[in-house]
Amino acid sequence: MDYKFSEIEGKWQAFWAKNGTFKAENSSNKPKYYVLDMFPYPSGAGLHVGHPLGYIASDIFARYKRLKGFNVLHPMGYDSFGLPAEQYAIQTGQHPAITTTQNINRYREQLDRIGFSFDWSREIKTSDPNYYRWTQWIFQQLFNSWYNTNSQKAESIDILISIFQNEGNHGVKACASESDEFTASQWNSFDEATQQKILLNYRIAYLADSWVNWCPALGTVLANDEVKDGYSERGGHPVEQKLMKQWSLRIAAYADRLLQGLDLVDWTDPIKEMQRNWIGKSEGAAIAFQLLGHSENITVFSTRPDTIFGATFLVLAPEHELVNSITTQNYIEAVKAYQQSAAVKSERDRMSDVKTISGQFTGAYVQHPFSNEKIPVWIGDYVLASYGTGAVMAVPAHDSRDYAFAKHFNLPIVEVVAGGDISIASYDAKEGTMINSDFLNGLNVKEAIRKVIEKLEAAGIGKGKVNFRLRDAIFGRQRYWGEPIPVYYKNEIPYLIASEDLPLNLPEVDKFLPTEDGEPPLARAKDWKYKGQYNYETTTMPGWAGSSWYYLRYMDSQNEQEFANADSLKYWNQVDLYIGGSEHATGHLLYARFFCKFLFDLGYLNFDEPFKKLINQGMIQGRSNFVYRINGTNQYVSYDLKEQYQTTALHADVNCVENDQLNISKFKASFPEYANAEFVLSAGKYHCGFEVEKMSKSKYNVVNPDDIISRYGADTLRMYEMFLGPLEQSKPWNTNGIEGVHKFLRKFWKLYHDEQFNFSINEAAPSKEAYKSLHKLIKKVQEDIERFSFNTSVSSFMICVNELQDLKCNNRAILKELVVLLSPYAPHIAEELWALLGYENGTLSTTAFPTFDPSYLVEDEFSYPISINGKTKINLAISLQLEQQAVIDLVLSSEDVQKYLEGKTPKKVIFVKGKIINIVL
RNA sequence: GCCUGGGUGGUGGAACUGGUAGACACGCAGGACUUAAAAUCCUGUGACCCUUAUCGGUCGUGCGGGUUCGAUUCCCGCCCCAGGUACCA
Repeated sequence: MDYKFSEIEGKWQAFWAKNGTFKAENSSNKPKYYVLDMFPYPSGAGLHVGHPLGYIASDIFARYKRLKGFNVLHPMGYDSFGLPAEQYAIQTGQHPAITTTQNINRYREQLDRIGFSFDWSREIKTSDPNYYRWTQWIFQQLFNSWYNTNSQKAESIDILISIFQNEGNHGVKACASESDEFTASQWNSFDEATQQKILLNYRIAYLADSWVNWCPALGTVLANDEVKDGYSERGGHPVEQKLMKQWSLRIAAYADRLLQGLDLVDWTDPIKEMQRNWIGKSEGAAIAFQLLGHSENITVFSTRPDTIFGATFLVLAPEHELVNSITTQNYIEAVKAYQQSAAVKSERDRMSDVKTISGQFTGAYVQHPFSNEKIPVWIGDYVLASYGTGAVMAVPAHDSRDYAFAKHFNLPIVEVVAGGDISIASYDAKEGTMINSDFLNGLNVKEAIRKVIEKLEAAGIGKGKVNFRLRDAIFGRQRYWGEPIPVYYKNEIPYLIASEDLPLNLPEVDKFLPTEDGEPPLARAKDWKYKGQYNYETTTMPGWAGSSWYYLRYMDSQNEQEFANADSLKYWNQVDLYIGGSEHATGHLLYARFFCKFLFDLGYLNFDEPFKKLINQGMIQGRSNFVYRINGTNQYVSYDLKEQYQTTALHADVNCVENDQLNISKFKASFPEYANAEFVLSAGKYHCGFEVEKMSKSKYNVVNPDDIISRYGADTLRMYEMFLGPLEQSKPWNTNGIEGVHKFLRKFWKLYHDEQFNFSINEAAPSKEAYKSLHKLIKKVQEDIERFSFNTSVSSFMICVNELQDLKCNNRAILKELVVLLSPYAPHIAEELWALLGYENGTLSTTAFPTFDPSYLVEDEFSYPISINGKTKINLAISLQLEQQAVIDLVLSSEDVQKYLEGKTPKKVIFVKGKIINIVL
């Protein structure tokens, strides 16, 4: 029979499903191994060719580990809450649960066609109430906990309450919001509401004011993703920054542990580095500057307290809480105007734009704590409210941003660390001798930092402080399609619903839009009240809530009593190998580590790092196309003419575009809001712009794997995706070269067949060459899999098959092992040949991986490249038995080499055995 | 802007620890088989120069420097691209 991949693949996929071949047991004599993929968000566009890249790699690894004798847990599920489904619901009125189910079914079909060895009995969906009741349960634990900085862990809020009852909060060391001090008797005399308000300052899940992208026209908060250049992507309305009370999680309490934990996990350095930088630990001092004419002072955080005598002005974030109260009469209007201009900028814009320097004097002054000089207070949008204290002491001589600000506004620059030339630029290095600095003069930077902190602490106006860039995580979203937060309000105080009332199901609503007064969609739910009388919280959890602990649920996914049974948690323990995109480096991976540490603190887990080893697959990038909307209109201008207008670039679906030319009727049909679009064409055509960026539904550049499977089969797709290049490298999708991989599988098939495609295998002993070829491959494939270099394995398979073909080898002893070697990569063809070879169906998955025998590879000669001055000239085959001097003598006396020597005597001869000989003239 | 990664033939990539740059494929060109096509197989294929051809030479891993007998690999300074930048997932 010819290689009929579609028959073979369907047959074995059905076999695996029917026989539960890959079902993992929660106990076994074999050692355990947990291989996890980052589960997908089931988008409406279906699985795209980028998703399987990591899944194929992890599947190869999982299958390899089974062959190596492990009990492998390899599950899959869906991260099924999220914005796209909600946006689709807003556009069509279709309930997101319906579209999500459709999408999941489609994903499942697509995944099944690729032949993964998932244990589907453990499948989870984060939007399933049976799953999210436990996400809600975890939220309740967060609400019921506080972070004790003495014990460095989360503890029950009941412990805190009893401390308050007995001692007040004087001795409590906690990661908490600001709280006034109170005694035990005061606490006991507080009414319920006061007590609850105080506790909210300590809870790990707490309410706080946070800045959000507010779009007045849409009456809703927008994701950064939905804001383009200060306008909403939907509709093009202006967006501003607004404070809003929202649920937050005190992840910052874990900053130090999240940092330290990185030393204990086997992740790549770049990912660890990104997390370290994200957490951003910095040591310095908090310094209070007394406001002149006010009772308050302004606290700044500085990593360079040594430069305090160079502080010539303070800069506050425009939204700093003191700005309005300290601004003097003359400056009120200017400050207001500046605040408004800052409010329309996103934080990212403010950070990236270093060229435009802007700011405004407030009219207020503070007193320098040591020199007593009058220092002006400015506001400037390069200072962010969310970092440190939202205020900096500006030391223009030794900080480049302060320097630029001072130059621009003509503020004094005082050099306090010798070593630079401040007439040209600031001198930011932490090296040099202090000058112009009173009691710090003559000290070096390090000594000065120590000394100034000592003085500040003695004077009670400052203290040494460790600051983290990591901020608490906002946990509320003004959205419908997310986990309801299991909280109700009584007298405006939040309370948890009883845990026996979980799950708190998402209520039905008439529309998936905010209410007319800008309340989140859940506020539309009719008669939705706890115990029939209390209002529920109407925000929902963010997309990352469910994904922060899903790896635990797989261990015991059907459990209705607990999020997972303790024995299962103990047995499967950490994820041994986690594969996913590096775009999750600081989001998902940090949140999941946070949840893990929290559950560990509460005693539910006996490990506090979720993912032992992490491999980041690169992205299969998409090639996106763009249309250019003229701002404030529904008109779109061709790429080549866009400079003549003020435009916003919007993604056009690549399925509406061919050769970068827009198919206008397809485009109009792609979205209701494009139905009446008008176009400014160039020579009758609409040219789209393009960019290589990640493949995602939101970028409308998705390519599906289905047609590739129909044409070439899943085994070809699997091998081709691996063949594309190193797993961790990003690359744009293209199908050049898929033919070669497919041809390889056909050749592989032919090794087991005669010219007429009859299965034909030879029982005789193989040749030495055939053994050599096989064992070269065994060594290579094993090494490659262990270091996740799957692309090089594919090449090695090709080389081996080419060699065996040349040798006309069809010996069972070789070909049996070859099937096993290939099976993790191309499991369907391998199963079929395994069956043809006469072995029992399904046993391939758990047979033993071939053992490498080095004796087949021993060489007695090596063809040495001979270099003259580092440039390779010729090759000489020389016995590997010979030692350095004998080889050199042989080489120098060789006629071919003599030609290059031109009678000269070499200055030096470099000899590296088995590698190279270099003659230096 | 900041953090992280990447840049090698026409294309995807290989070179694992500083040791023959371009393995393995795709594409292209030529050939075999075929009435023809598909499929399959064979040969060639980094650029430039010399040569009738061989033989041979020079250059070449984003750009500019450096270390080294030897650099795609290490160091310094740039350029470009991608991911993240706290409400996309």
